[in-house]
Amino acid sequence: MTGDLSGGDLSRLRRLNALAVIGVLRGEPALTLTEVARRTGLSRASTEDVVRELLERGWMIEAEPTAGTVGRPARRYRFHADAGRVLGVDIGGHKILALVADLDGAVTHTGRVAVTPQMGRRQRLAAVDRAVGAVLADAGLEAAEVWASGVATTGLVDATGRVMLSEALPEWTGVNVASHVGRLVSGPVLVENDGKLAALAESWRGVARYAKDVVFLLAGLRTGAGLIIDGKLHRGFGNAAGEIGALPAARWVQALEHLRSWPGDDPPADPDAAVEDLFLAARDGDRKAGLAVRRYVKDLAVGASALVLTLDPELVVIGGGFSRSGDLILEPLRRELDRWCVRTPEIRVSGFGDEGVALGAVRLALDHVDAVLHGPGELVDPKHFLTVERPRTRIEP
Amino acid sequence: MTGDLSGGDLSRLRRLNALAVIGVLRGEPALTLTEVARRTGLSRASTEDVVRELLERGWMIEAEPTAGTVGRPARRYRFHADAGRVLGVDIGGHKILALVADLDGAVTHTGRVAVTPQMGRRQRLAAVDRAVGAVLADAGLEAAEVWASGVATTGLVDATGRVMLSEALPEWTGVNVASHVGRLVSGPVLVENDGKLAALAESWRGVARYAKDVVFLLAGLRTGAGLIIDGKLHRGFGNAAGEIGALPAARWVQALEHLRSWPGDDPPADPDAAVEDLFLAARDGDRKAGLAVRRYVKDLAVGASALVLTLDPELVVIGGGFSRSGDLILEPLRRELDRWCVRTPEIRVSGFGDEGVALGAVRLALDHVDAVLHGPGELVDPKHFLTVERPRTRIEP
DNA sequence: CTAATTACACTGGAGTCCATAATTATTAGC
DNA sequence: GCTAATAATTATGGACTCCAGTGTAATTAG
Repeated sequence: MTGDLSGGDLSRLRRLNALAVIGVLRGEPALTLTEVARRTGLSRASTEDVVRELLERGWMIEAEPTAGTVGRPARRYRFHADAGRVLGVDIGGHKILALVADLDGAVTHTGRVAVTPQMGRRQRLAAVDRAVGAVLADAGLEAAEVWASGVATTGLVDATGRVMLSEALPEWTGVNVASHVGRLVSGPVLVENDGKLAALAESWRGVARYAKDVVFLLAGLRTGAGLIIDGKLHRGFGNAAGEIGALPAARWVQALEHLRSWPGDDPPADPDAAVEDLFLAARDGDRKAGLAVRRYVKDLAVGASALVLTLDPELVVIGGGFSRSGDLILEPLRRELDRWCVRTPEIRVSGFGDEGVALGAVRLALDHVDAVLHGPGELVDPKHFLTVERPRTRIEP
Repeated sequence: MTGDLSGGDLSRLRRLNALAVIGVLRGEPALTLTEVARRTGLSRASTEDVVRELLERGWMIEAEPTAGTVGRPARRYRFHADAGRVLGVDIGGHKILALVADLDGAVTHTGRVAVTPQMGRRQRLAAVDRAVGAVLADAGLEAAEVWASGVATTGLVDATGRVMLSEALPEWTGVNVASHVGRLVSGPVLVENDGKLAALAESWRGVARYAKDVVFLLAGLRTGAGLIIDGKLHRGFGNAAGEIGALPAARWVQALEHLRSWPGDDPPADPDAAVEDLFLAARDGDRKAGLAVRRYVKDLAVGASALVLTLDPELVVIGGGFSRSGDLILEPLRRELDRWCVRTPEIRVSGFGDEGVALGAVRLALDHVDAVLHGPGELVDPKHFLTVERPRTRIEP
């Protein structure tokens, strides 16, 4: 029914309490023992015992005590976020963005390499190597010091980290992203669709922080979605959740057509710039551009309504390239959802710019760390993460 | 991140182990101490201690030892499923079905009262009273002995147990089902949409037992859906998940039109019987009937595809009144889903007949019992459930 | 009737948590 | 500077829970 059925030892209780202490300290600045005891509900004596063990294992460190308060100054402790690092990579059509973050998820270093949608897979993978290499060098990290890596890519991804199908980048289909990135760093490499990871980022530290059920719309030259259900990323049985765009009745393919007819009837050389122009013109009051945007939103809203009616989320987040013009999309989208939906959820625009996907990749890597930490067995030491063997992927040249 | 952050006492460990023992015994016939120890992972000594406590509290009872094996005969224990009873009620268009079940979910008594869709709310509520009264009398239960009740109804239900909107039964809109049933029994009354509860039943003990993500289609004179996500019933923020039928592009309204034109163009007196005839004729090879069924499935599949593409479930279950003709629907539905879906899930037909919804209502009541059992605080005694005050609903005549 | 088998019951030891009291370090006020 | 007040730390003892090991009880096989 609920939780795990297996019974427990006294050591299990200790481990539970140790994880409770870690959970309380994570993301916090530095807390006194008394404060930790209060927040965990443990007695001071037990808290002290647990904290001593966590200090010895290297999960916590002592911080400078703060002076100025009456009474004996308390020692302060904080989570040792620097005990390990994770990597998050966004492999996009226009850029490769690689982030290094500590165990609190604070991004410490950034590496960015520009690419184009036209590049072949060889070139794109080389750009990935450069971005990851640069950010690791910048952070002064050896490959073996990375505890886990999350990678975002367009298209459907299978369980082994291979791209099964990418419509946006045809040459990309079939690439085993996990094994490629796995040659650059140690630790497990977790690959996931970019829309899903952008959704994860919003629910982690974006505008969807407070919501348990979220529909994230990746609105750009490619339309996608990511779903947060009950606070967790929903992947689906075949990792294909949110692919409503495949249904013609959802009108997402038509939606983009309205934007492509700008400025004239000829296909423009650079579609991204053309759409950028279109949104700018619409904001300036150009009638034809405004009409195109409204038509786009009208079609986008059909698929979005299908997602919303299916899940009845608390919140819809607009992300992706067009989120820069989110103000133009927000109101018409709300009106259209009002037309179709039983209950129209709140709608917000992402504030992450083009870094949301990479942040989601960081979160994916941290999720793995947390899963090991909260997984079965004994409480692991930080050094455990340095000796984890690579997941079941094989390196293929 | 994961689980509850609050730390724990030694008593928490004991409680965890007690719940582990209960979890192992639940639904099992009768186990020896050694067997329980093996399954929980606890030592024999501790298991004995825990079992003694559970016996004293009344959560377990001793069963007859079985002879015939070599060695000292082991005492056998089983979960005391008779310690309490729950009620499950399905308020449908054509019947009121009330079930009494024990804590293992085994249905012990059944009460059924026929109604018609045309009945007013007064009559329908009176029928509910009769069905519930009959099944309680049959089971020899006082109203105060019911630990919890689950009630299924058509339409959208709000958090207080009121029907916000019922399209199938217009007169039903606005009825506070929870407070009405609450006058018949003690304990909390939990009201939920019938499609959602039918889905719950399938995932509990139906054809969807093994699947974590399930789309349940309530295919009948009304079309609805229930979603199981990550093994749990997904309700949505406003309890309106699965209402894809509201979207015209999903074509569920049109779908039913194809079935209504039978046998002629005149609207028949009894739509249910007419559709029954239609399916029978289709099975007998009537061309016009077969065409109508195919058209129905074709439209049904559009909305179903939206659900499937959104969630990427492992399984689709066909339930509702038409599931009796599931064999006629299964294959064409699979073909249509193949057309639209990225990955077509397995499709199965419900085997519950018209009792699935009521079973789901039983499960809803049991979920409440389990939630209290696994909830915060001390391990409760069975008698705790007899003194639970009614939830925040008020009785209104 | 005896040996083998299996379950039960008892004991002592270890680990964990908690409440309480004694000790220590700092600030505030005079 | 000295003392009181404040709040953290350290130390002590008790209670609870789990476990391993040992001896006892009840049954079957031969």
